[in-house]
Amino acid sequence: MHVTIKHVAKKAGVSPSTVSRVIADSPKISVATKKRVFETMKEMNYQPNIIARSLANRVTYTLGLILPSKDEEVFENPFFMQVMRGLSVYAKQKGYYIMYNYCRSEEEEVETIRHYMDSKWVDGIILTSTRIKDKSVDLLMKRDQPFVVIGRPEAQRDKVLWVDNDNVMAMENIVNRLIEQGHRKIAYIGGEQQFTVYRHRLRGYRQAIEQNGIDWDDRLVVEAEPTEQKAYEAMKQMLKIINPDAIVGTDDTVAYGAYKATIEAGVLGVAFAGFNNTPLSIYNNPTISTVDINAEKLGHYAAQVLIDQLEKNTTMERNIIVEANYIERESTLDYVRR
Amino acid sequence: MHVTIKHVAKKAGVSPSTVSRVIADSPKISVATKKRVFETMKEMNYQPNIIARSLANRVTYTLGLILPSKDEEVFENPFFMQVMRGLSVYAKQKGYYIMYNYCRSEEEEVETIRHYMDSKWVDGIILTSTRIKDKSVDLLMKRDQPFVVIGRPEAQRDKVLWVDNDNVMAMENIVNRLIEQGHRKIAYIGGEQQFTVYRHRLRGYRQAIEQNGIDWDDRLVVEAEPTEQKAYEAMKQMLKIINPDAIVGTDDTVAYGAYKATIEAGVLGVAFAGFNNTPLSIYNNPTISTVDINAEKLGHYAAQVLIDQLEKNTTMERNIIVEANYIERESTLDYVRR
DNA sequence: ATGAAAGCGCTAACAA
DNA sequence: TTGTTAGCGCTTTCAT
Repeated sequence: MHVTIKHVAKKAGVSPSTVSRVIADSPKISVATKKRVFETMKEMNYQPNIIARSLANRVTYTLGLILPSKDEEVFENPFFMQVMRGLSVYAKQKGYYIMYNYCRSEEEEVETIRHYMDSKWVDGIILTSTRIKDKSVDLLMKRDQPFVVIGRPEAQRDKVLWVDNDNVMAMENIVNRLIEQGHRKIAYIGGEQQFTVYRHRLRGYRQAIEQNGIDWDDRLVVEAEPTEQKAYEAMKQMLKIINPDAIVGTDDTVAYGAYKATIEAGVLGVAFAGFNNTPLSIYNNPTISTVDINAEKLGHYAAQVLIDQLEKNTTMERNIIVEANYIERESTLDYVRR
Repeated sequence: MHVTIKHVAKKAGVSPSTVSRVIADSPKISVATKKRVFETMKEMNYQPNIIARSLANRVTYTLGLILPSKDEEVFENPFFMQVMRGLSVYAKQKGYYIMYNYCRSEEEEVETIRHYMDSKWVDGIILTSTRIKDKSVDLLMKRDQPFVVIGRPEAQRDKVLWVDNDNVMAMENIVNRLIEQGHRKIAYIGGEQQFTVYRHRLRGYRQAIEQNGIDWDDRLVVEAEPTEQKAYEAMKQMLKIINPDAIVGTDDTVAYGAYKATIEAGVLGVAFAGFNNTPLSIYNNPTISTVDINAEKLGHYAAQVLIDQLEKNTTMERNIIVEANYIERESTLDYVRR
């Protein structure tokens, strides 16, 4: 039979509530009994039943992680894996568990969240991507559910917990650097602006262009689904009307896809840079300049911010900006243009 | 206040137990009351509290997923992500949840498993890799905990639930094909044999070599940590004593690492093939021939086999072999050797 | 076919 | 400092 708090109590010659207090390390228990109870717990190899504790506490020590289910994004990009590890390591250290769910659409996302909340399964929820007008965020806000966003919600930003890079600045830095290197016709290939992350990166691009007094050229800007294939096609179109001398993409695969189109078109020496420091960027020939967004840290801090809130640790910050590092490799250095 | 079974009962004019029976779809409830209760449930937007149900049932509808925490493996290789999605999709459909945990070592793995069992958090456990002498497997067996292995335990194979590829045959096929293509000095670069998967792949290599009447040559076989770097170093060593005309690696990065060493050494025209159909294999130049092990299916079936056992659905099989497909690309076709 | 009541294992308010 | 007792929300005998 499974050993419960009652068995321990009986054997230690105390009441169940005393045992419970010992577990909670209540300060009102004498050191003597504490010691005795602990010993019997060891002897009997007692482990608290988390489910029972959760029911009594109305707390589960479990966080729900919402993952998007786009093949390319999730599989080719280590981003999510890194985030998951960051979350896991911190959560474990704090005694929390993480459940994950893939959601194919915004509807499924909302449904999953609703289910988590109604069934009282999780104490808090982690969102790994966010749109400008995000139904999940709205729902969570309305129901007053603790949650954290990896990325940055556009609306009610001050009321929401979030952890993000400074994507505006990250992109601005790349473009500034490219300009410094002599480029003037820099193509931007990015995801759709409904996603905050892409909106920010485009903003960074725009700011760099403007700050450097370069004329804005719509023909150099493409917003599409951020996959290699789409980027490739987009660049093919672009080349019919204008030849860029550099490319920035919101992911390594995107940058590379676009670059491939320039090669095929015989437009040589185009510099290109991406985001996410994917394996592609290391293994590709030329190696790809890219921004490491420190996904594992994003996960780590997301867990931290959320757990702090759950435990009413109000001293902690509600938002964290994780640094992003631009890694220059061959694709923007001389190698590629000789 | 949160709506419970009691509220529904009162509003529907029945007892809590009746509501409970309606939820469980008990056959001894009249159709009329069933309908009425269902309606009130909708009206009140009632959702069962999973924790309470779990406590009463002594069942959590949750599976624990154990992940290794080696950087290279977990991040550069979409294997785990794909497995996770396969698991998630099937589990969700069956009403199960999945918790995941990264474990840095076999000890941490054992500790995590023990914790899951003792605290009664999960109904079943999923292992994503397995050694020849696996402490986790031993523990789970001893405690009679339901679990499934992705991969194949060496010991007590008939008593354990597992889902795996036929790694012997997969490797045998590659090597046979390379031999058919005229290669005779085929280097094998693989992980250590303490992991079942690598033991099997080496066996497949050996069988193909022997079947084709090729003399066994120890100098062509390397077992090391399966990373690009180690493979690169290993090949550098090998080239001092023998030049292979083809390379098989137990992962794309491994095959590529070894190949890189041949290029640097000026040994040209070496064919190479890997495993896992990673992004690297598609983006690399040349593209890499590789085995797609259908990781998402592995996950899917693992969940299925485990849940079947949990629900005592004894009609289902206890082990499943998922097909592995060899994808020939440039690295073993003429392109690379011209 | 339905209800009353006990219990899953733990916590916490109230007493002592 | 410790014990008693009444829940947490749901399931499940045992009656009726």
